[in-house]
Amino acid sequence: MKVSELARLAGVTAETVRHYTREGLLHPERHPKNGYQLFGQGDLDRLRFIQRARTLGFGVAEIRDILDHADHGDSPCPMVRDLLASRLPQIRERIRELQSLASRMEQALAAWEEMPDGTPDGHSLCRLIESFPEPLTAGHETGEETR
Amino acid sequence: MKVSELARLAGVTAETVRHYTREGLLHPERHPKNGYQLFGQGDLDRLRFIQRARTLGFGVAEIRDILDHADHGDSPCPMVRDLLASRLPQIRERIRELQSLASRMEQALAAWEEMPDGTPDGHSLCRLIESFPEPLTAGHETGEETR
DNA sequence: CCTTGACCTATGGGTAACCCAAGGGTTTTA
DNA sequence: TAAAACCCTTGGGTTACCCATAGGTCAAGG
Repeated sequence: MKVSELARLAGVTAETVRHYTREGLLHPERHPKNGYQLFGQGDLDRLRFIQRARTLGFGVAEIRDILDHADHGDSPCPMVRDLLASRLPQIRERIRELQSLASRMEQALAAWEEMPDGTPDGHSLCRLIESFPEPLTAGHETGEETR
Repeated sequence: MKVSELARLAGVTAETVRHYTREGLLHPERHPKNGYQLFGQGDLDRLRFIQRARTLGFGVAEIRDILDHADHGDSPCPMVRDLLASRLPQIRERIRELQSLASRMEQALAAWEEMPDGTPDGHSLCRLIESFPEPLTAGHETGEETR
């Protein structure tokens, strides 16, 4: 089958399939005449495996390693378990950060009620934000990323 | 003051200060002789404002808009409130996703105990991942269950 | 005066996982 | 046979920075 058909069967876009191919997760044959990528049933299984791994939080490069191991006849399971185990605490940390963010946002919205909008006067930009505790400008920062 | 001093006072890197300047959040003067960026006390306040806004989940482009409004004498507070209110549900959704991810990871690690590693045999890549429910392909159904 | 080291500048490339547009070839279908 | 539909590759965009490079500037000491 061709790119679009594989994509449709797996519920992703053709671009995603091409992306995985470029990244070495899929190894389609090439039609010798027109250069089209040709996938088989095994590739559909493989793509579904990739999808499951993605929902488990694995990155594309990690999945490539997992698949490479499997392709060489090695069980990737120990690797999978280690990756899972090392990532879980990070996920939990991220959840805590987001919960803290959400509660700060709620606080801000609640504080809104009892605060005038306050046109900026050169000293105040937005009291709503300025009234917030400083982000703790300690010595170092942690990796940031929001959304 | 110069870039590094401002950065140190706010607890960020000099690169971050330059980044905000490039993005139009800070407007330093330039030393006419050597082209160095020169910041004042107001810029430190501004940078701290930016930091607080970032911890509230605002993006750099949004903060630029907020600051631009304030610079024009308009109170950015209504904008801030709207942004906050519209983003909060997204954060909550993200938290739910991550919690779901974490529990899938825990399930996977727990299931590990009662599962052999299973060297791949051409049908199985890693039972640990394969035994997971499909990601619920959003959209239309695709003929599946190809076992 | 001159060198050293710390600091400054601008430019360009990298990150993660794709999405999208452009330009051009191929296959399918009416 | 011609249009519609699909394929290819290349390159640029997304977020909020970080880092490397090459070269200009400044303060201090010998």
